[in-house]
Order: sequence, then structure tokens, then C-alpha cells
Amino acid sequence: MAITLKDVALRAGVSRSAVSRTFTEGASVSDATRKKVRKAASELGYRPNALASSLTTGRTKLIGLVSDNFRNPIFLEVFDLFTRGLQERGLRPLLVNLSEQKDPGQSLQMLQTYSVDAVIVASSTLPPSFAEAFRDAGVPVVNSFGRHTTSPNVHVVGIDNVECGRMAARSLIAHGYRKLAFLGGPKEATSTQDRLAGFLEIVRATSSVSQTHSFATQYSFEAGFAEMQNCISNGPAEAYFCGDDVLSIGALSAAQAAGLTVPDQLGIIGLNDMEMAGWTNIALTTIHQPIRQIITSSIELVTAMLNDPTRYPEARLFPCHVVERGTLRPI
Amino acid sequence: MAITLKDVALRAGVSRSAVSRTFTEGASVSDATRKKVRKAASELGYRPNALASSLTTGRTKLIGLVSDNFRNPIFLEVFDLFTRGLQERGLRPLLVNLSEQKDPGQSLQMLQTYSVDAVIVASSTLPPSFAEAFRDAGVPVVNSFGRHTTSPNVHVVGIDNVECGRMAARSLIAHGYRKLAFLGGPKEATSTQDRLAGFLEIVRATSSVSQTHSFATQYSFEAGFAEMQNCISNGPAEAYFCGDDVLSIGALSAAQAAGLTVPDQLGIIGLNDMEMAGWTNIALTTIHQPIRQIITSSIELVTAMLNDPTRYPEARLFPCHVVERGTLRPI
DNA sequence: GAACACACTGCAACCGGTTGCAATACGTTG
DNA sequence: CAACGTATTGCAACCGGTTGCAGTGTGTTC
Repeated sequence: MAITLKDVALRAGVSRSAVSRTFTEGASVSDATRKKVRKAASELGYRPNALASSLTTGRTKLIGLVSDNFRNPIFLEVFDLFTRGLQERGLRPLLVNLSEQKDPGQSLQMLQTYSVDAVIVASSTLPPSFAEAFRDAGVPVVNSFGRHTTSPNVHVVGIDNVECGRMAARSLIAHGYRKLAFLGGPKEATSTQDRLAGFLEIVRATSSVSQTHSFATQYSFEAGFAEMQNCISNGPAEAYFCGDDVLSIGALSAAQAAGLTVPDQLGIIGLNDMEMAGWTNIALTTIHQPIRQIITSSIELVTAMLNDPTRYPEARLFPCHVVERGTLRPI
Repeated sequence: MAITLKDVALRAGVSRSAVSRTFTEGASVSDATRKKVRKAASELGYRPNALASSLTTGRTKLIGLVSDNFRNPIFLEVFDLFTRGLQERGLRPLLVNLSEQKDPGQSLQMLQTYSVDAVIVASSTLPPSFAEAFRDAGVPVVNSFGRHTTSPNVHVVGIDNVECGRMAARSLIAHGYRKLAFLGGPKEATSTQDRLAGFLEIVRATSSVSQTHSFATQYSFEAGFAEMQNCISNGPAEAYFCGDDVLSIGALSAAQAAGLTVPDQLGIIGLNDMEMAGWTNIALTTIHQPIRQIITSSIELVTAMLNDPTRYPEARLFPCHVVERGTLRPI
């Protein structure tokens, strides 16, 4: 067994309380005692047991980081930023992979068992009810990349997907395309529905512009490739707004494989602006989603909730913008 | 505060011990008691506190998952497989992002503070001393994707990098290239050094074949792109063995940007066989690294160590093979 | 020199569980 | 019916910390 409070207390010739207080910010200990304790502790190699202390303090500094997206490269960056941001604040990410089951029950139970201080649900595809299950159980929760609603039940940090849909449509039109199409992500995801809504709004308000739309089964290269093959065999549109960048790259690949030249015969605009979109042999024109800001803000919100768990829910939305590369023809 | 043992005991009209035993596998409780307790527990919504119980059992089921590679897309799959595999066994991954600091001290201390049962160091770039620091502190550790040595000090699960170097060289030669080059990952990484050693071994044993070698600063697209630009300006070789697939794709992109045709004027073979290597607009010929098997085996090893922490260290190596796609000319 | 404020300190109870041990209950056997 | 083995149960101590409270010692004020 490891070194405990008692061992240090014994060696320093003080009570266990004194040792505990030495390692507690703002507790009342004299310099002399503190010094003795520090010395004994470092000689013994003492490490306080965070789990034991959580028992009385009610704080574990563990944060559940829940996601269902382990196929989309953008999420590697998401995990990178989340883990670093949390670490910097002394919080520890307990990672939960939801790829198997989409029911919040089991993860909720597990995260409660580990007394996490809060949960971050990082997903654009999980329904809002998922995050709400945590809130209902009294666990502070932030839904990052979640759906923006005018009356959120839980904290949401993300983008305005409807506006992104509008932005994409406007951009395609500005680039001179007239037969537009929406090649969305999973149909049941609220983000997909919202983007389509914004897209349709602009198309319908613009004369001489038409649209079609279809959906990929998931955010993956293969799904984008397959759906674009589908579209091509039905007679392709002039330009596509794809659900995200992975989908776009799959679609791009299918278009090239079918002998269509991009951006002349076929334009593509993605969403996310993940690192690969900028690779020179891909050069995807896409809508930049400010994930750094979303994640920083999510973490700020989580830490704020640690202090006030009943904080009134809010939606934090960050503006996106189009990054012009090579998959839309010049204006 | 949440529901505790006491609350359930009170409601069920039994002692706290009885409740505890109801939720402990193999403890002696009568069916009648068990039923009463179960009923009371579910009525109250009781969730056992895993952290409190860890105090007496000495087991947290927390596993530190330590990595320094959050830029390489292959690691998203690595995290996916690790988190799922651990979850299936009732273990919880506590993710540690080392991207900032390469000194084991701080992470070791933090992971001890959280009483992790074991640590998985998932990295091909961290030096062996990193994992050894955990072992020295008495924390069971597995170094996944680590260096194979004939006398490992810690458990290592991975591939034989020297053999991969040989394999790459043999493959390039078989495909008819004569002026070969090694475009490695970070120079100080043991994996880089091992691959180079194997590569050189074959080249030097083969008459009429020459080689040069250089290193990228990290495993990223940009680094591969930059280093290939470098190589081209110095007069390119005929074929390159790149440190991994991301590097390969960067290099590929630089070659194409410089007007070199692949695979005719320039051949490239990567390592990893990450998902993107198979994307039809990339089609990278590469050495497949069996990461599923490596991860499954790592988790098996970790669970074995949970039962026997002093288990004698072993190296588990998995064979790799070349996946032919489009970046080497036909044999 | 008495009265008082204040900084420290240790005691002991507590956080939410687990577990060795002794006590009890039960069914069996002779 | 007594003796006995076995299954179940609760008590109480313990895991490694934290913290309210009372007690001690010091310096200040009047």
C-alpha cells in the first residue's frame, strides 16, 4: 500500500489534520508545521489520494467526456482540445465511447458511479434528449456541438446550423451554380435537419435556382462516396453542400472517379474545415466551424457550472465563415 | 447528496453490510434479503459509489490512457478501440494528453493521485524510459506501439520496426526502384531509428541499390510536405519509405505539387494503413500495422496485470504486411 | 496584569463503502 | 431431543482523507 496521511503525520510528529491542512489551499497552518510536513511528505514520496478526499469534499474533478463520433477525424482535434483544456484547469477527462449504444441510461449510471463533477456531451448527432438525461439526474452537463434551440433545456455550445445552411446556399449561388443539392449527414440528426432548413430557405427565395437533397448514413468517407455515386447515377446537380468535410471528401472522390471535373462540372462545399480540407491534394472549399472557440467556451461553461450547478441554461453560438479553396469555381 | 448505502439499508430494514453484500459478487446473502435490498435500491435510485469502495478494495477500475499523439488520424481509431475495449471489460479510461510536456513526472503523480489500476502508454514516439517511470513507481504499465527490445523492462505490444524497415526496402526494390530513400518521422523516436536500421540492412545487402535518408520533425501532413519539398530540391530519389501514412500523404502532395508523377517518376510506401490511405483519391501503398490486434492484446495484458502486477515483462509483436494500392508502380 | 482577539492544533466524527468476526438461525443427523 | 454443520446477519473497525469544534498558546490593548 502507498504512503498515507498517517505515515506523514507520524514522521513529521504532527496530527493527521495538520498534514491534511498543509495540502489544502487556504487552511490554517503555521509555516513551521507546513515546512515539517512538506519535508516528511517529500521524503516518503507521499501522494494525496484524490478519491478519498472526494468522499468528504464531494468533488472529484473528474469530467465525463461523452462522444459517439470516433470515425470523424475532426474529433481527434476535438479530443485534443478538450483534454488539454480540462487538464490545464486541473480537471480529468473520463472518456466514454458511445459508439455501441445510444441510450443514455448506462453511461449516466456509470458516470454517477464515478461521481463525475460534470459531463460534456460532444456530439452533433446525439439527440438533445441525451444531454437532458444527465441534467434530469442532477449532473451538470454541457452539450457541445449540440443543437441550438431558442429555449434550450441544457447548456449548448455550438454553431447555428440553420445559418450554415443559408451560408452554403448563398455561397453556391454566388459562385454561379444553379442546380444545387444538399448531401446531408444522418437524416435523423438535428444538425442535418437544421442545415437543410437553412439551405432550402435560400434556394426557395431565389428564382432560377433549384435543389434536390439526400442523406448519407453516417459521417464517413465511404458514406459520402456511396451517396455521391447515387446522385451521379440519378443525374448529378451542379453543386453540393455536403454534411461535413469527410462526407465532402468521399463525395469528391466519387465525382473524380466518375470522371467529373471539380470545380467546373461539379462544385462541392463542406463544413468543419478540418485539417485535411487544407491538404493541397484535397483543397476543399468549406465552411469553417470555430471548434477551438466552441471547446474553450464549453470548458468555461463547465467550470462555471461547477460553482453554480443550477445555472440557467444558455445557448452559445459561434459564427462560421466560408474558406475558399479549390472545389468551387471562382466567382 | 445522493442516495447511500445507509438510505437503502434503512428502507429495506437491513444492515448496511447486507446492502453492500447484495451488490458484491459472490458475497453471502439470502435470496430474501437480496430481493428486499434490490427493491429498496431501485425505488430510491441507488448508485453505489465506486470511489468509496475503491478505498477498501484498492481497485478503482480506472486505467490511465496516456498519449502524445493527437494530430495523427490513426490515433482516433486507437482511442476508439481502446475506449471500447476497456469499457467492455468494465474499465474506465482516464485520458492524459501529453502534447505539452514530455516528462513522465507530472502525469505519473496525477495518475497516482487518482489511484489508477494500470496505465497504458500509447505512443510510438515516447522513449521507453517514459513507461519505465510508471513501472518504477509500482504502477502496472503496458507500452502500446512501443519499442521492441530483446530484453524489455516493461510490457510492450507493437510491431517489429526493424522488420518493417526491411519489408519496405524489399518492397521498393521488388517494384523496380533503385534509388531509394527513407523519409522518417522524428529522428529521436526509437521507432524511426529501428525502421531506418532495417531499411539500411536490406539496401546495403543489395548491389546496385543506393539510399539517402532524412527526417520529418513530427508525424503531420505539413512536416511530410515540407520534408519532401526539401528532398525534391536536392534531387529526389526514385522511391520513398515514409515514416507513416500522414507523412506519406504530405509527401505525396508535395510530389504532385512539384509536377512529379506518382508512381512512375516517384514511388511512395507508407506505414500504418490508416483509413485515409484507402480513400480512392489517395490510394496509398502502405505497410499495414495490425492496430486492432495490438490494442486487443494490450488490453488483455493490462487485465492480466491487474491480477498479477509483478508479471514478468514481455514483448508482444505482431506481423505487418504490405497493402498494394497506387503509389508504387506495378511489379 | 487582566481581558481579549487571533492563529494554530488535535480530537473525533464523518464521507460511503467493505470485511473479519462473532452471533444467530436453520436444517440435519444420530 | 441434543449436538452439530452451514448459511446468513449485524457489529464495528477500517480504507484515506476532511472539517467543526474546543483547547492551547501568543501577542495586543487598556
